Amino acid sequence: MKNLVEELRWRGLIHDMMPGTEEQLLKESTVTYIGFDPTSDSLHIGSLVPIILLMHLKNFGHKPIALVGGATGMIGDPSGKSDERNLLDEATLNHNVAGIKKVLSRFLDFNDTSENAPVLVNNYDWMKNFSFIDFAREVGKRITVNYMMAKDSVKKRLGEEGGGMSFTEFTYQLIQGYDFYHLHKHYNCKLQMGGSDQWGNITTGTELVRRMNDEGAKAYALTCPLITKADGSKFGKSEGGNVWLDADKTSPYKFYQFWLNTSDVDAESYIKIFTFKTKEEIESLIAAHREAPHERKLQKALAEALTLLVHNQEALTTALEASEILFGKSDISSLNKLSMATMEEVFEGVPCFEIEKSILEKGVDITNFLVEHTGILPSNAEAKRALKENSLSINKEKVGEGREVNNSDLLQNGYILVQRGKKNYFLVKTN
RNA sequence: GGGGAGAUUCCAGAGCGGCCAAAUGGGGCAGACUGUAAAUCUGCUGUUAAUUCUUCGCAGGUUCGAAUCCUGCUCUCCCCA
Repeated sequence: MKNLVEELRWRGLIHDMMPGTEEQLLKESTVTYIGFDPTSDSLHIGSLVPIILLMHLKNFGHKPIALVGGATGMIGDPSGKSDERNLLDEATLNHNVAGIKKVLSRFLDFNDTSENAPVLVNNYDWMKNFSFIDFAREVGKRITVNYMMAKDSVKKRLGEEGGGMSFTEFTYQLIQGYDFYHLHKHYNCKLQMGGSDQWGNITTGTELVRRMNDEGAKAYALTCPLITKADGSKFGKSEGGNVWLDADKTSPYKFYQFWLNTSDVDAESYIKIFTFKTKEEIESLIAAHREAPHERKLQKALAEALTLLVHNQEALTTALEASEILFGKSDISSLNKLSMATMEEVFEGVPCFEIEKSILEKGVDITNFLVEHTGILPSNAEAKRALKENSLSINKEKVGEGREVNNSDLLQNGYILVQRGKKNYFLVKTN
């Protein structure tokens, strides 16, 4: 077997692993699973690392299992959470599970028929008919409360002032641990991977596998570091929201922009983590970037690779075009050259507003235009503030208070392009 | 079952009868500088044309005047058993 661990190591994807994991992966094609929480009906870039891990596994000849936590999602993982979690209802959960399956299918071919074809499972399937009594007898008996309490996720919550933890959440690790046992039994799954916050849950699993099998079966754990940003802020959020792997939720343009805006420091580690480029390619990219950081070669390569991975060539082309128009040295005349079709394509995902033709014919004050007629800004106070800040542009031209908006602002294709600050674009068209 | 603490504007957290649309910090937004980076600096951050109106868990009350006092209600938390 090719050495997967070594590959993951230089990419910075290994946080911790159990002794013997590397040997196991070298010895034979190993069935490995990673779990996904159905807390939403799609996945955001926070789940990209596990997805990429599954892809690496497949590429290195191992068999990846993606587990969607229909059952565990009903309980709520306390890891990394300082508060008791709210329970999701069943309908929401089913909806979410379906959504996540759909997204995962884009990255892994679950219809593949090869020996190490990826598999998609839902732990609800084997947990739903498991009675509490049975669970308590078969699983609960194997693990002591002492063992469970020693986990960081539990200790943290018990030790905290004003915290507390419900029995439900306390049980979580056992349920997840049982998944591992189940997959071990039915798929010969020997390894679980996950984020470093999952270490405790995973080791409960390896422990269960060992204790629930007479002949002392062995199971392994490998975790990857949680993605961080150099400035300490949370990875994966862009202006106001998550960055989703779904074009409906985050347009390819925004997605591309998210990666393009990566800081220099982060870009060097992200390119290793998130792309499949070889070590040599990456090293030369990094060298080139250090040479001329302002060219942003790394960020561009990163954004390009990921837009291709998550979306497709077409989406990338549009994103590139849009970026060029919005951030290149465009002005009114270049905007005017755009056809309506290009405009619509480029601005897909940019908020779009409509305004009555007659209003523009008469002309309207900028404040009313922004607030009352289009809703670009939520209140007059906000609009006034923005105007005072000199942060608003119409068709790439800064505007101030008292400016009138009228027909002459319409571009040839019938749009008005409004900007708040450098990066926030809005389109207004007439109806 | 007993005892105690608390619910404040996006979050954390001051305020404890007028000077409170409410300190401070965080976050967010914008501006300058730049490379659509980082760091830094600056401004803004309920709403209104307005000394307008609506905000301090909910409902009442005291008062010229309440986030601040009283009564009831709801919810949260802690400790003891």
